[in-house]
Amino acid sequence: MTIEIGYRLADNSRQLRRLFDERVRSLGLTGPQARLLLSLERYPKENQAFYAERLEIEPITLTRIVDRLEDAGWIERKSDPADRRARILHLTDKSRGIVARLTASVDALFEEMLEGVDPAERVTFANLLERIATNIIAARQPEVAHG
Amino acid sequence: MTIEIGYRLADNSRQLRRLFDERVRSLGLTGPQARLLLSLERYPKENQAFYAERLEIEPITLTRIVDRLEDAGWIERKSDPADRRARILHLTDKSRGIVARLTASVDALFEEMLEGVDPAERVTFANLLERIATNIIAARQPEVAHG
DNA sequence: TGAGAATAGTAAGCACGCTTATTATATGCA
DNA sequence: TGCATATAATAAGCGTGCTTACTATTCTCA
Repeated sequence: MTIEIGYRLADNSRQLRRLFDERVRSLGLTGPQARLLLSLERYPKENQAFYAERLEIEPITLTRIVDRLEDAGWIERKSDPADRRARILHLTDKSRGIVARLTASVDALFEEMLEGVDPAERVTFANLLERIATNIIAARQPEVAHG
Repeated sequence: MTIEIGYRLADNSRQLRRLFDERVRSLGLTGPQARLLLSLERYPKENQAFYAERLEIEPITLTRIVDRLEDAGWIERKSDPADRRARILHLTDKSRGIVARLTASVDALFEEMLEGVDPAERVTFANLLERIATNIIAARQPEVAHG
């Protein structure tokens, strides 16, 4: 039983990610690109390190997503007057239109995912996911101080 | 609420995958390589198309995982006497020892993940995951016949 | 039987994730 | 103040995922 739950959980999220990727593809974006644009809408004008942290990817991974989005005119890097190492990310006129469509797409997707799951069940499910997340994070902690 | 569940689900599975990848790395394997070895243990001596289907990856993606595993001596390709297009995959002496360790690792990992979740809750959770999987698969179906 | 469709495997080329390493700048503490 | 440490961004290089396209072989059915 335990094993099946593990596989099923891993499987659900892979399928969910694929579904998201497929849908944003019609807008000319990859999944990670769309996730960055959504993050940029919600938390505007932060530096790259901030978004890497938000998206839980390494800074170098973010750098290259930003490269492509900037090349395609979706976002702009501007230097931070307060820190000459940093680059602040901005949405462009081109991207401002698409973010609403992305948001709607995500909402619809998650609603389809939970179709037929009533509110009480959703609460139960959210609760279980939360506890499992805590367990996973605990399991990932490397050996902590022991002397 | 719906949105948070969606993000949480996506997040849990990403973290779970990372945890698995980290653990098998100490055995000298990547996550996908370990998954293929486990699949090869459970369903031995099938052709590459079979394993691509099992792992839900494209045949070309499997080809390259197989390339590396074969180079490293973990598996062998042998031609199928019944179909000259096909290649049957075999574990080698080198890999036979590791599969038990992988299996134990996966078991432990899933058990840690579900720590503190009692049997009744596990049933509930498995059930919800199942229904959500069905919804996701339905949402991914491309336009079906309509004439 | 023989032509077209399907299947098995692979190549090329791209995006994204990682680890490891480098440069530039900022911070902190003796 | 100045030296060590930390932080921001990027580069190089690899593995895994994809799409598209190709060859070889097998299957199907007219």
